[in-house]
Order: sequence, then C-alpha cells, then structure tokens
Amino acid sequence: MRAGVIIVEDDRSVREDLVALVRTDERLRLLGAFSSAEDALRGIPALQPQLIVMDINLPRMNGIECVARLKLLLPQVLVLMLTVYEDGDSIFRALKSGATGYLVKRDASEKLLDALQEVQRGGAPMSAHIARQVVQYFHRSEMPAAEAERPSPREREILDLLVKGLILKEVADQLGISLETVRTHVTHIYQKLHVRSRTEAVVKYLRQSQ
Amino acid sequence: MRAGVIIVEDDRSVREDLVALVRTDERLRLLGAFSSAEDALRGIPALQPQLIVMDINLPRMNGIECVARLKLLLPQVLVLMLTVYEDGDSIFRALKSGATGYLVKRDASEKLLDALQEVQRGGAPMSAHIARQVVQYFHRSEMPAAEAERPSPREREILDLLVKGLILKEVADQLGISLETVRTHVTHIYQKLHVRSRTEAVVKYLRQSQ
DNA sequence: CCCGGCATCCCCCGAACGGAGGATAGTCGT
DNA sequence: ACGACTATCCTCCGTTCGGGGGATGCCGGG
Repeated sequence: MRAGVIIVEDDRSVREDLVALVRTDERLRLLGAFSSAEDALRGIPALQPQLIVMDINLPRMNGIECVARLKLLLPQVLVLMLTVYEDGDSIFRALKSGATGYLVKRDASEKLLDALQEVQRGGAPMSAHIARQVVQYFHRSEMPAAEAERPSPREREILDLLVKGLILKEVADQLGISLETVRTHVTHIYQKLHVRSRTEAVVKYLRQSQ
Repeated sequence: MRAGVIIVEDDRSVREDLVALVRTDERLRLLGAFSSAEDALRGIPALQPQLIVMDINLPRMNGIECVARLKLLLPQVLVLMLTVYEDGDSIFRALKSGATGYLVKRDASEKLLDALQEVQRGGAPMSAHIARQVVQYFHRSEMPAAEAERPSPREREILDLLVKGLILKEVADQLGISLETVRTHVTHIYQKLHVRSRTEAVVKYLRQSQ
C-alpha cells in the first residue's frame, strides 16, 4: 500500500512544486497540502498520513510548534522538515519536536523523494555533520529554557495553586486579586511554557521543577 | 479580636445547640452555620473564618472530603471535627484531610469551647491514645488507595493522553471512540481519584505513579 | 528618558468542560 | 443467573476556559 503524504508549506509556488513532485512517485499517495500550521493541525488528524513534509518557516505558529502538536495526535507519523535555515538551533528544536529528517529547501526538488523513502526505511536523512550534533544534543538532558521564558515569581505562585487543583476563581480569592488578573497571568504562563491548557502547563511545570 | 467560627452540621437541633454554645463565648464570633458540605464549600471562603467546627457524617459529600477541599482554599483555617465515630480509620482520614482536632459528639457540649481554645493555642484536642495513633499514621507515607479506587486500564490509557495535554476530543480521535465515551471515562476517573478537574486528576495520577 | 517586563483590571466570545441524568452490552466470578 | 465492573454512546445545562482585544501604573536597564 502506498504511503499517505501531507505537505505543509505556505509559499504557494513551492507548495505546488512539492505536490507535483510527490505525485510523480507511485510509492506515495498525496493526501493533502496545507498553507498554515493552524490549518494543518485541524485537517491532518483525520487524514491519518504516514508522512508529513513540513516547512519550518510558517506565519504565526511555526512548523516546529506544529510538529510538536501533531506528534501528540499522531505519534507514529514520520516528519521531514523543510527549511532554508541551517543553523544548529533550528535543527535541534525541529528534531526535539519529533521530526525525523531535515532537508534544506534548495535540495528539495532532487532529494525529497529519496528522503521520504529513507525516512520510511527507518533512516534520518541529513548530513553526517548534523547527525553528530543531534547525538550530542540528546546527551544534554534538557533544553535550557530561555531567560524570558521562565514564569515570574507571581506566575509561579499561581502555578503552585493550579497544581493544587484550584480553579481560576479560587486562585483569585486566595491571592486577593481579581479573576481577570489571574486570567492574564495564566495566559502569560501558557505563552512562556508554550502550552495551551492548564493540564499541559501543570505537567510541564512539575517536570521542570523535578 | 475575636476568632471567627463556622459550624457545619446537618442535624438542625445539634446545629442550633452548637451555635448557641459558641455565642456564649465572648472570645468567639459566630460567622455562620451550614447544613451541608456543598453549602459550606460555597459559603465559607468569603467569610474567612479562623475556626471551623465540622461534622463528619454529612449527607452526600462527607465532612472529611469537605475539609480537604476547604483546606485548599483556606490553608490557615483550623478545623475541629465532630463525630459519633471513634474508629481509627475515620480519625486518620479526618486528620489527613487537614483537621486539627477530633471531638466526639457526646463531649461537644462540655468540651467544645475548651477544644476551640486549645486548637487556637496550637494544640490538638484529642485523647492521648488517638494522638499516638496519629503519629504512627504519618509515618506510613501514603494512604493505600482502595482496590476499586484505582483507574481501570482503559481509564489509565486516557489519563496518559490527558497528561500529554490532549483535549477530550483529541483523546476520542486518538482512541477511535466517541467524545461522549471519553467524557464518561473521565467522570469515572474523577470519582475514583476524588477530584473534580483534569488538573487535579493529572497531578494525582503523576504523583501516584511516582 | 523611553522601552520592556511585571502586575493589575476590564470586555467579548466561542469552545471546552464537568455534573447529572439515562441506556446498552460484554465479561467475570460466585 | 445475578450482580459488579467495564466500555460504549447519548442529552441537557450551566460554568469555566482560552484567545483576542485594551488599559493603567511601577520599576529598572540601557
């Protein structure tokens, strides 16, 4: 059976090139193409693809965030990141998010199909140099959260109460501040921890503080 | 300043006796009396009492559960449990939930006021025999969850997905079942873990599985 | 002196959630 | 064969959440 493929790429002409390319390969079946991370998150789960080709540089939510979320919904899916960036940080974050391969855009037209095959065979298409960095990266246990990414003291105070199971209104009463203020703090916490729900925030917070 | 007192007792005549008793003591100020745990939970936080006299044997939610929840909202409040039960298990669960003293009902009329004073002085009004058991109890690290209290395999499967931050709809898609089914499972999980929100459930689950 | 981070408060809105019902069906042990 | 536990699906309803705005005041670094 042919492997289902999804393309996520905001540039229309590039996207159409990729779509055309995938269609030339009889081992692949193109299930769809999206032009934004948000659309991809909504549409992909129902399509149950085996492979995703994801551009990193997307408007609003980037491809790395998008892959991280998709991997929660489709743990089995194989992701090939596509990008113009070659810096180590992007590579790390992409792979950390769950991507299997990392292709530079200028190589896409000639290497995409080979890379997709390699991904399916259990490989990880990328240069030896990058592979080396990857190994080293995973030896470092945790991505050191950037300075501005850490919740402020007040925000941590609120997190502590959320961990206890209090709802927002109870947190407000407890701290003697308004519900709206708590809401704002919580929004900021979500942004800093890159999550979108209380549960995710609490789990991440507990894990970070050992 | 006089210490604010709340009474929670479902039997009207007993409740009125207690109210009258507290009113005779000029060192105390009666802030209110409730006849159910649910009403108490709704009303007490706003009253900010220093002392709570709580009956264990209440309809629906019992006094122990009620105290556990109140303690989340008012960590400073001192609780004196009132009960007809003298068995070790009730005592343990009451104190575990955050109660400071434990008075048998038949002693209430003559010892309540003294007990409230003692609680405020940092004491713990109960017999030496009980105090001994308490010490031993806290040496045992955890209350072994009853057999029927443990989530079923399917429920744990769902908990695992909730820990990852998935919302109910995503869990449903992931498991190939309907949203309603997930909702039912989650309700059962809440009942077994004695919680009322996803956050509480996830935190408790993570802590129980080390 | 201005900008960024922080803390506070407010509004709107749609989606998600939690509680309380009820229902069917399969398994398992007594 | 009967009761329990489990898993599945459903409706109704009020509350809570999360995202999107915007606003003020304080403080500290550049």
